[in-house]
Amino acid sequence: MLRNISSGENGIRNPDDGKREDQLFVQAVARAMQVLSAFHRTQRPLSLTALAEASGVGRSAAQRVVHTLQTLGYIERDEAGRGYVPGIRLLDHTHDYLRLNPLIERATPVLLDLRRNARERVDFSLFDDLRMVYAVRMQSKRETFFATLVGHSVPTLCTSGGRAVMSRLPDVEVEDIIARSDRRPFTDKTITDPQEVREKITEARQLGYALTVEEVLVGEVAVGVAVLGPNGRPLGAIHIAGSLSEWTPSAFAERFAPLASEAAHAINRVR
Amino acid sequence: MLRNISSGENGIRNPDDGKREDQLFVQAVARAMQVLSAFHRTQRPLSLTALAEASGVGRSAAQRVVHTLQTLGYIERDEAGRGYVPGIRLLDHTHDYLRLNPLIERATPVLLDLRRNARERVDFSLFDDLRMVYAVRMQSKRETFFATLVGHSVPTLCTSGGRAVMSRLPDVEVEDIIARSDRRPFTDKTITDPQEVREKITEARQLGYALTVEEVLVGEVAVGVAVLGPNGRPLGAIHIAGSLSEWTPSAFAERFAPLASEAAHAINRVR
DNA sequence: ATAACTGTATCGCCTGTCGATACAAGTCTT
DNA sequence: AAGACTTGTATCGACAGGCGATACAGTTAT
Repeated sequence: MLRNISSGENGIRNPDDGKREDQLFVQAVARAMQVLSAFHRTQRPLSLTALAEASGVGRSAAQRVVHTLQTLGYIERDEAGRGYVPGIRLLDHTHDYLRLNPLIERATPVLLDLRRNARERVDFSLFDDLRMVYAVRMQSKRETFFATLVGHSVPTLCTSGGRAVMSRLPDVEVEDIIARSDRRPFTDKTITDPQEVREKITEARQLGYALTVEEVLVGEVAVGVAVLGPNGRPLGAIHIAGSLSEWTPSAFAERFAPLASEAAHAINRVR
Repeated sequence: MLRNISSGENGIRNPDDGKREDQLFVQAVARAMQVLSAFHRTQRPLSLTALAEASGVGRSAAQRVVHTLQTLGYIERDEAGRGYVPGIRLLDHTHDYLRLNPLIERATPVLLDLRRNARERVDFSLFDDLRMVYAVRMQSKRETFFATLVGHSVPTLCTSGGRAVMSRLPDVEVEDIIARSDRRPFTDKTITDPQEVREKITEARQLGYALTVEEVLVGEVAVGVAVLGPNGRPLGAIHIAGSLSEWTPSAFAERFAPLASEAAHAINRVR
């Protein structure tokens, strides 16, 4: 059975989990963000009460928080007035995040060039433990809607970018990621078996890039190359993704892996 | 003198202003977001104390808030360990915002087609009172870094998208926006004089699109068309922007205004 | 009609925040 | 190498303010 990656159920452990080991550490701020995070698991506007129980917070608390967040612009009423949705004010912080991330600053022009040369979908994602978060997206062709949004995240375990990142991590960390990752497959091609993943990573270490075929989306082939920080630690990855209707996996890799590697190298901070 | 639009000082009233008329309404949540908002006005990582005074909050409070936000992933230490920067967790909320905004869902595929046809920079921005916030950006050519980020905002008053939006608003609202807008010019071509702005809006009403020439960036020409909600109220705008080194303003408008209008029409909810 | 929702309002108890203050560790001067 | 700055961290008590409980008004569904 295929998992729907457009839904909140994308197999990535929810970012909220495990953050609050001790229930005693619950504060107002945490509560508020908890409420905002309730939207992660929905496809539609949420009512106040829905918001409350989705975030595991009492009605009264939710009411207070929602009211505050609303006046601040972090939550808005739905267009149709049927419920609440995240507010536009959130995009201000998005902008701050992107602006202040030196990696993204350096990556953007490189990615533009890359996309022009590659003429396929080019993405840049950031390594965040078990998931890779899309920070810059540049698509050439028509794509599904959800695939095109900044902030979308996919598991490190079974994506080209994630594998590329893991290929640059020491074994202990790789094992740690494998152990903690959700193993539910997206497609019947998704590789989640620990031993198979290890082999793919070894392969990526030899090649300098990772190749995935239909592991997340049926019909999709992708190459990923890690982008490194000053200390050699992988911070993110460049992906190029194409369609199996146009490419064989090996032809795709042969054509695009060098381009992606070159681009990644241009971003890497050498020092 | 030109204003630097890449900085936080882009002439838009800060979103924080006026939200908290009464100082008594200060709560923990508001305080936290206030601290996060301190990044709006900086170009570099902030130290704890800098964060405190930039957000007008006591050291102790900032300490508490930063600690909380950090454990939640909304604030991170800088790569170099020199200070704090916004955290990747913010992108989760970005994703939620974009996902749950029906306008963006409908706009994305249209914009992709539009960019392929236009071969110029295509943007979609949302109307948020005095400012237009870029929500989807699709550039064809190399651009400056800051111009390419989601969440970037520009004044409604002097941008093609903003003018297009205002041309669909009743006069009272237009006057209100003009009155409250910051009038500092970006370039020496920026039109901020109320009477001139009114004329430009009248023009936009007749043409069905707004044309701006070098009002924000020197050498840039842009057409904007409003996108309307079910009740006919403008919710955002499509922009196409090009370079004066390649186009005369009239040629640019003649070529792209129809494309932009067509795209906007495809997005408009008719009902 | 009734029922099941919405969002809103009020009102104490007690929790969790904030100010003050002190300290440890690191960085730039001298 | 010692001083004069930073930086982040820790503790603690007073009191603002968040939260639970509860009630109510306005919509939509049955």
